[in-house]
Amino acid sequence: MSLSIWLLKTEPNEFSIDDLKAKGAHGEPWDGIRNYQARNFLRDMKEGDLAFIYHSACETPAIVGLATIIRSAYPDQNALKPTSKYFDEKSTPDNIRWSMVDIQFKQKFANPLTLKQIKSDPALADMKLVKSSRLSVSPVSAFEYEHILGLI
DNA sequence: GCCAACGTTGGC
DNA sequence: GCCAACGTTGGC
Repeated sequence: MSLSIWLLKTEPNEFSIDDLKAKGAHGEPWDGIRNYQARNFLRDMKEGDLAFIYHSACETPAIVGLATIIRSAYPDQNALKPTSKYFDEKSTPDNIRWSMVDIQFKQKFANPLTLKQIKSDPALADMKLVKSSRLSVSPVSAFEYEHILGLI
């Protein structure tokens, strides 16, 4: 099975590509996903898969770099912690509804690919990011991956 | 299981 | 800060 490519959205005010880079080889849990479609994509991720990191809700929304999935989906324990902002009252220790993966910094692009550029490129018109900008985890096709790498 | 109300996201 | 899009909730 070949590796898959994904896109992970984050608000740089909360957690940016630079924050991920600072975590180094230890990587970072990609937690707090509380949307079923996004969760299901998380569960499809395999160790070694790659993910574009996208900065949203900021001055220049853009794909800013690449990360590697270093651990496939496991239960998001934050769902059980009442003090966590990711607490989910409907999750129990036997049935945690939400998942997370671990990712590791791979690359920061010298020239981020802005949402404006993405939207103006016919080759990227089918991207989930363009069609439904709210989905925080989405798949990227091999064609889109190669095309984006050719642009940055 | 329908659907209105409500909350959240995120570009602008 | 506005507002469109859309997911979730809950009454019936």
